[in-house]
Amino acid sequence: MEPRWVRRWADEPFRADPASTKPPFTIVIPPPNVTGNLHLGHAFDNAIIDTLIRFKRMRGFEALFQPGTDHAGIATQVQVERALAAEGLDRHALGRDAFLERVWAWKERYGGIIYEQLQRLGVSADWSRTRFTMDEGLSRAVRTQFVELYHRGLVYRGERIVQWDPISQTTLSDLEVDREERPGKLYTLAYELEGGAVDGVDAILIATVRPETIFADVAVAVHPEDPRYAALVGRRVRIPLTERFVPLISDEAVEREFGTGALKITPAHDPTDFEIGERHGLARPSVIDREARLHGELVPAAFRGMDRFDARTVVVAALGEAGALREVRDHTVALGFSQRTKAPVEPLLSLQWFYDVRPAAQRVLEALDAGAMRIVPERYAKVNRDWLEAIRPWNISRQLWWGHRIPAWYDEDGQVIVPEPEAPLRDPSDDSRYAGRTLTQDPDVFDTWFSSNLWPFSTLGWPDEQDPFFQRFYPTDVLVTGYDILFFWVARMQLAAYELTDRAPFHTVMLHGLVLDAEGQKMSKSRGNGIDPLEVMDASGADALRFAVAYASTGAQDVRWDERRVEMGRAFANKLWNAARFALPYTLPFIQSFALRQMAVKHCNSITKPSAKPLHHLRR
RNA sequence: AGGCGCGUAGCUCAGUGGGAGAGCGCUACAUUGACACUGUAGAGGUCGCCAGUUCAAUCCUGGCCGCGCCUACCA
Repeated sequence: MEPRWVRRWADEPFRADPASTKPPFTIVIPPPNVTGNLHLGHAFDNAIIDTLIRFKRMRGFEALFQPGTDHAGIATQVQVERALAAEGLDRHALGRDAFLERVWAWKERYGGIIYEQLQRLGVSADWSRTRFTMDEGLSRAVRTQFVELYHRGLVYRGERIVQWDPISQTTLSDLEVDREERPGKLYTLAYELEGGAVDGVDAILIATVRPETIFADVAVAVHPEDPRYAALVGRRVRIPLTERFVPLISDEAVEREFGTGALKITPAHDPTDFEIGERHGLARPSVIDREARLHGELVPAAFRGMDRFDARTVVVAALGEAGALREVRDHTVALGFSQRTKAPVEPLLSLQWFYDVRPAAQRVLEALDAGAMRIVPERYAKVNRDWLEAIRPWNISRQLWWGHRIPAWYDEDGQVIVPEPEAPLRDPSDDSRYAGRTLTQDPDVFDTWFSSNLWPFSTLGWPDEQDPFFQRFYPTDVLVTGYDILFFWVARMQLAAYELTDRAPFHTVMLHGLVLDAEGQKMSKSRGNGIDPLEVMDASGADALRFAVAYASTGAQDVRWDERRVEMGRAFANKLWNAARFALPYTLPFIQSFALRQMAVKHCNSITKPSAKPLHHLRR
């Protein structure tokens, strides 16, 4: 029964017509990862979206359910690299072009599967309009975004502390780093004062959780109003295990109550230290390399080349022998882990591309104040707002190969050249103005979310604002997704939409909860506790699954998976089926007579009206 | 450190300032024709705990206990 309709809706999709005189109603799919499989989260998104879309379509709207997939830069690349590793290869052995061929082949092989799986769900998307974030058109959108923002001065290249994943060998955005509290140690170290004791004090005691970074210290900082150290500010202290002296400075950022009230300043390996260093014009030497090993002239030869965690043990022992280790205490530290590889991230100083989203955030906040977007459930409006208020520049460059190559070139002198806003697609290497200069394109690619943030309008033709679909179906209406990607995706679409289209990308954001397993644990591949929606559908039918997720989605509450809800849906569908089968012989006259049919429809409408009204209001 | 959510029948969950609900499970009865069985009836709950507001609290306020999640540059 279902396969017949699945095939029909795939072969003859519900096409949306931009020339229609009906009012438009648009929802864009949260694009699944191109190499992914259908999981229950998708079933959630799509069942809810399709319900809204079909409802609106039946109410006389020109309804567009815009489907598509995401290239999912780091996720996909990590997957392909794992497959390569199984063959005893790595991407560097293959080279960039060959590696990308492999990824595209992977994409071709697995990329279509997700569409078939979504079609199995029976959703009425316009399958004639599928889009992929690496399509030519969408790549053009990404490139236009970058060029535009660069010339507005919002996107820039600079040396900052970034989150480095030593396994995937790339930087990450703050959002791609998961914080976890881990037991650690707080070490108290003695930094001897240069030139002997002052008032009987011969050393400054500092507290640190990362003693292996002392070789990159450039200062010791205390709070300006801390009486304990007031007399010593300006003096120099010796970094233990070295003959290097650094100044004692004062800075408001230092917490007097924490530890000893004195902080070692390592600008190249800590964001706070970086800022303090910047305020005081300090150098920022680095002693940890991209493999997360100690390196460089500043590191005593004995420790050079050691892994950061091994080095800690050894350095602590050496500090003890040198008499510089005064105290070791248990201390919980909030460590950052790469979301993808689970590796502890290393804060490193690095030259990267950043996008200053603060001006756009201001505009979104004003729009939220003005009621331009409704967040359902409402409590997430505050979460949305808080994040925008505290937003910081976004690191958008990734040292990956799979993704949109950054359209920036450098000449021999390191001069940055970005295409002109009038011709964002023209490579400077093809531009006669730069003839005679050797230009090299930036090897990096953009963060995946620097393309999916354009999704509500890039899928509709932007940057071609004359595209009939953009004209007709943008802004979209409702955005349906899980609350877990409110920041990653929803907020970034808000930012991009205001920055590039001067409008809210949708008027309503509807968030649903996450699907947990029967024990209340989050479903994940690593736990192996996932439920395969395809198996559910094979056993009980797509309607049963859709009923189950629709029935369970109340107020963005997490949903503990319960097979009984599917059984409920199956029983319900069965009853409808039986009732229809039973009623058919008796109702044939109604079906065949227009007047009687009208009467029946009228009755049905009066029954469904109360429940239809709130749904209807989704159109403002 | 801040913020948010949850705690209601054996299980999974809705819900509301005034009568405590659904599905499944359980019990009893009925049922060969629309049946992936279904229908009818029933048992089952100090609505986490304490205090307050109110004529009235499962719901509002405060506190406590338990569970979960999200943010965060106190080394």
